[in-house]
Amino acid sequence: MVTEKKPVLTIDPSTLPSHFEAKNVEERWTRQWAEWQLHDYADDKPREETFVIDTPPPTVSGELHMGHIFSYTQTDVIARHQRMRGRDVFYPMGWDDNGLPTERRVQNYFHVRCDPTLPYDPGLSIETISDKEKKERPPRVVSRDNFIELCLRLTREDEETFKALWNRIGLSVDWKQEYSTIDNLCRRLAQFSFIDLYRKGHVYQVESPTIWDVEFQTAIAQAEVEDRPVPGALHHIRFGVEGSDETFTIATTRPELLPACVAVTAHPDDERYQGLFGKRAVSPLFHIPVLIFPSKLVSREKGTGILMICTFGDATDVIWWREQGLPLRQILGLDGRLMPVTFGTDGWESLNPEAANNLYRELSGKNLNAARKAIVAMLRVPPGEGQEPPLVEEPKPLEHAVKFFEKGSRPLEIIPTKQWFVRLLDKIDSLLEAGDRITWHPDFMRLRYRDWTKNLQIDWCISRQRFFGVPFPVWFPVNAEGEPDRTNPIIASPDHLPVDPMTTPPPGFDESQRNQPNGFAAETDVFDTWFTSSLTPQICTQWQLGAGRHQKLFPTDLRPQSHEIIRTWAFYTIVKALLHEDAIPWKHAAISGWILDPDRKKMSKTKDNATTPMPLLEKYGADAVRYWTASARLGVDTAFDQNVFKVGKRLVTKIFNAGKFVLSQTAEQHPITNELDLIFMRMLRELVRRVGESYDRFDYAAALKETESFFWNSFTDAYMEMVKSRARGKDTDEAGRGSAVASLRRALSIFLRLFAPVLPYVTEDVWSWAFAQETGNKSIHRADWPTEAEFADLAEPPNPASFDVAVAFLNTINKGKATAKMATGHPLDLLVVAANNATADKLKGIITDVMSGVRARSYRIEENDGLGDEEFEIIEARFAQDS
RNA sequence: GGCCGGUUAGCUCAGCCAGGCUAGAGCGCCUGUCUUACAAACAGGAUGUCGAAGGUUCGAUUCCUUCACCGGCCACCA
Repeated sequence: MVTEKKPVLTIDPSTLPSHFEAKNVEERWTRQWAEWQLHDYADDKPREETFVIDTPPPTVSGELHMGHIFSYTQTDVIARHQRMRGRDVFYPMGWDDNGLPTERRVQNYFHVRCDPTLPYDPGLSIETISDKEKKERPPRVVSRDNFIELCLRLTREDEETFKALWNRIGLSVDWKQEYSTIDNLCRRLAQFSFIDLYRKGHVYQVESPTIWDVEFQTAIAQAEVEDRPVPGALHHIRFGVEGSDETFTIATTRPELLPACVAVTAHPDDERYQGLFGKRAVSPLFHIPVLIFPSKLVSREKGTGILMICTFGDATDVIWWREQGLPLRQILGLDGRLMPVTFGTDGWESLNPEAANNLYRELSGKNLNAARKAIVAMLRVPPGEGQEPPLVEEPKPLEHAVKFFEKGSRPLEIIPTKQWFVRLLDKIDSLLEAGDRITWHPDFMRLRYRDWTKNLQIDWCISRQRFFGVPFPVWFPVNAEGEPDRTNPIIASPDHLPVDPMTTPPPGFDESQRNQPNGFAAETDVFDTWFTSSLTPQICTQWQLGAGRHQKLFPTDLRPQSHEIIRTWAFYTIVKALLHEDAIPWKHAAISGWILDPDRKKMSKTKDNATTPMPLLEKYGADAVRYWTASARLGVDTAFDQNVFKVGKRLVTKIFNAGKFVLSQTAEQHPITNELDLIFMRMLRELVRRVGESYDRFDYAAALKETESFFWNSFTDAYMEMVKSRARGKDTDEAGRGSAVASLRRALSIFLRLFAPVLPYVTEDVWSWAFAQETGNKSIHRADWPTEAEFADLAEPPNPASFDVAVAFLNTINKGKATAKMATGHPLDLLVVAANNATADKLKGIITDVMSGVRARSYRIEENDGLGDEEFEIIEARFAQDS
């Protein structure tokens, strides 16, 4: 690595800036880096010297907060290190502008609604209107493509804001590799992905009970479900038995589903209910006769040990429905309201249809909460004179976990609908194995993936009943009766993507045949947004666009992401890589922790405890904020603590000032020969080795900590103090002076480079004063990452351990000065210290520098073997009268 | 219910995988010093039954077991 040296620049100190002005420096270098195209992927190196990052595309509806800054900067530190190691870094940025949040925002902002059946209007002009006008006018109805245009228009503005912030914080992304999940490439690849999976037989459509969100009126996938504790109540309801006076009491939290009751079950060994099995129960109010059967799935301890099965109260109801071939009594509509039904008709058996219909009429059209209240009121009424009401006792309040769509506010329901699925349950072993082929940082995050994968219950539901998203590239033939034949879908050709089947006819058909007998009908569903975002590695590598690029860059090297989306983004990305190419999508997954607010709650926009980054960047500077993010290891949740920003800012100032001092010393090419200089270089070489190893493990936090501590304690506080006067030519010959300056400069150059991934601005600034020209590397961020090879020209010092002795000596004298209430820098006319023979011996070769470090003009060392190693005793310290 | 991570100074965190010098850093606190890189600094000081209890060991913050508390993941949720 040591090549022919270029002339050393001597810097005129008066030309150096007096202060580090973060904002100016940041703006200047951001501009300069862009001009130099410093972060561009060059595609000029073999794969093993290329480093590909599968950057998470942030959702663009809203503001970025500290959590984003945190994780994205951690990735940038890794990217910058890789770049300095000589890798051709592929570091893209995507925008996730596809999905519900954007859809809602665009609807409100432009006051429009989407009708996907409308044809695209290329001349459509939508202007922003005032809130007042929004109230007065109905929303404008636009086609799906026009709607997408509006999404692009609005998200582009957000993206510019995001981009400015990313630049400000110093993300070294290659802006030529920008994509957004709604752009043509992404829609094309998502549709291609579907076609590929369909052809391989991994995709199927089926009408079956599916997790349904009544608020957004769409199916969702298992991965998007979350449990929330909500208050509920256990209702004890008395059922009758057909043809007898017997009764029994079931317990349920969902009395509103009573009209949808299809069976009753208890544990086969439960003695209380032995006599009931095989008989028919009669539900109260609606007098529905239903089978009573035994099932081991029932717990004897819960509730009353006997329960009603409905269409559908929970997932177990679905199991019983399937296994027992129970009837389907769907009372709940897709909008979450009770649909009209007529008891006494086919499938709606009742022993007293008239009574049932009279009661149900009151319920029809009500939402679930209202229906529950109404039913409970009905249950309180005694069925006849002298009879007990079906409600055995007042409902017992309880708090229980209920499933919600993670973006929704109303409980999920299970409703039979027609949906598209990707078959996963038969691939669990392969998926687990793929997860193990990826290196997770930290490793325990792999268990999150394993847990989720092992416990998969349902195939991946990929269809959503929404407008804004990537449409299925699918049509259905319509038969002579005008009914679409869903069993024979027409799949688009991969050569004509992206396609919108709502506005484009399938091959061989004419637009006039849409929804006509013997014509065609379009699939109206769109993909789950994860169906697209699970392709980010393929999007980056432009799969199917140019084979060369994908073949070279896929699988990628690094997927950075946070841990709460392991079961979605990470999981689905692994699914896609496995099913499409039998590959893993990335070699490493770097899982960032969360930012916690002072109450140790996750900082997030929805919780309203998020801090906006701009004021902090203004106050502390980008480097200081980056210092904070780089102080946290991967996978570790971190408290938001402004003290750490302060520390970072202090370090930035220290680097700036140290750089100023070192580069102000008169310099020329000179070998490093002095013993102390060689000792320090030996230590620095050790640091370089360890920091390099940490970075290779993506442990930038350990690297930073170690660099910082060595820089501050050993370099500025000890070494610099000792060589300061020699570097100025005091009490030394030219060889000593030259060695000091050469050593200081080499150390500075190495420290700057070790700090550069974390503190790109201050290091670039100091680098530019002299090293840029000297080394020919105009930017530190393209300079060589320091390695031990840089020290190859240096002789081995005779006494490498004597640095610690020197530091111990400095500490003793400084302590003496502090005790005497004298300034540390106050000179001593005479200093007499005692030390044991071995300790004194270690100082011999560096004694001039050591005495200079404590500003002793003359000195004497007395031998006292009663003292321990590295122990000093001050015999006499004569302070100078001048100062 | 199963699992993962955490519990170290007032605060924020290292150290623990491969056990051993009086257990560390920064912030904060106290004392002193404007010293020609730096007062956005420097020098010095005080502060801990390393969550609890057992065990292994000559020796445990570190390894093992159990427990407690905090956070999370998964499952159950009549």
